[in-house]
Amino acid sequence: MVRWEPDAYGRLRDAALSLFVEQGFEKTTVAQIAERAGLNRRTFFHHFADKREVVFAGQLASDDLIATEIRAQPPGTDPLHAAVAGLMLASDTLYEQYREGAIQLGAVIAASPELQEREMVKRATLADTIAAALRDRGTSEAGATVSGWAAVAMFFVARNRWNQPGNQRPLSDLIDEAHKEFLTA
Amino acid sequence: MVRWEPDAYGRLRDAALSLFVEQGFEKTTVAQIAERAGLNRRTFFHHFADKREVVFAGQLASDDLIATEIRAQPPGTDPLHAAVAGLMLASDTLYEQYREGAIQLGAVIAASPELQEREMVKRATLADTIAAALRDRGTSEAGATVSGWAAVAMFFVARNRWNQPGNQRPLSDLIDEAHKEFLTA
DNA sequence: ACGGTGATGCCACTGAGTGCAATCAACGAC
DNA sequence: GTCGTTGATTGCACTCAGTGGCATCACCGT
Repeated sequence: MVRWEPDAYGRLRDAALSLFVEQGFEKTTVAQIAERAGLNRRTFFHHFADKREVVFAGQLASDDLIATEIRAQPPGTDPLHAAVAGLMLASDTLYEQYREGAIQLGAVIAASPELQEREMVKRATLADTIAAALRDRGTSEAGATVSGWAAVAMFFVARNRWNQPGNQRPLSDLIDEAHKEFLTA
Repeated sequence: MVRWEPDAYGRLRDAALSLFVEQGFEKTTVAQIAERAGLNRRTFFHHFADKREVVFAGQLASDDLIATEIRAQPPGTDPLHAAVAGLMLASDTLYEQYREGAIQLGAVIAASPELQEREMVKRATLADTIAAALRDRGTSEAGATVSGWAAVAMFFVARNRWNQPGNQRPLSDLIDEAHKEFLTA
């Protein structure tokens, strides 16, 4: 006999996300999340550093893949192109199948200043990760940082368009489009 | 006879900043801030939306000046150059005299994840403001957004260098340098 | 059998942020 | 000059996030 139902982490995440979709982030308390997951309030904080983190669970893994793709770009490619190419490759692998969920999550985040704040931190982390990968390819400090942020900006411009109702185009297309729009701006 | 000592806002801001420098942000409570300012805890929240906001008091005004400078750039200038030029002009006016304070504040922010989180929101606001100014000059949606973020990245790369102990160069020089580093990267 | 490990649970506590009503100087209307 | 209004401040009570410490107890290796 098992002492506990398995996958407390997953149950907490699912409970949290469904409550956030139903009631919004701010109106949901950690106590409610724990109750729906059949767990103690304290247990929530054993698995997630805070109430906001559950929304972004599992983002760090994709950052790693993006960095790997960037490092694998042919030497001599200029930094911005390398970063964009890495984002495009990773986005095909990671995002394409999640559009439904991404739209729902996007709506939850858009409705909560607190979550937008945390999202900015995640963007900064991604920008730093990209910048580190670019520096490994020999890009200067400032060049890498600025390219990292520019690439992140393109990525999120593209992700917004990808999330629009009715969009059929793959995310990587839209990243490429944002890149071209920037270069010719 | 005055009912209250004047400038509650300023007293709260000064009390807060001095306590943050002395003890760090997390170890300072709003009650302590109010006490040092000779005011009630509740009054703090009438002047600042939350404990973090006091650190960034008065940033919005500089955002406006930056946007104005960008809109005043000669038509035909490409967006990134216009944004950088606007930042350089505004930084001469706004930042040059505050280096001491900026260094202290920078240390407070660097020591607190909560404040870094809020700082990212402020950067996002600045990026949006710049992007809006660029759109007014006819730049495309994506081009303006990406240029806005790239300009903000340059600005903060430059501000970091400007904050380094021993730096003598004006902020606008360092912005220009970051810009050139990006273009030749 | 047994001691260690780690996930879970319980309790009490601090501190941020909020809603609401009360106070009372200053000020303008008349 | 009186009076009603305004607005900054106060006090209180409340919810809820997040933390620290300790107890519990299946499971696992020895």
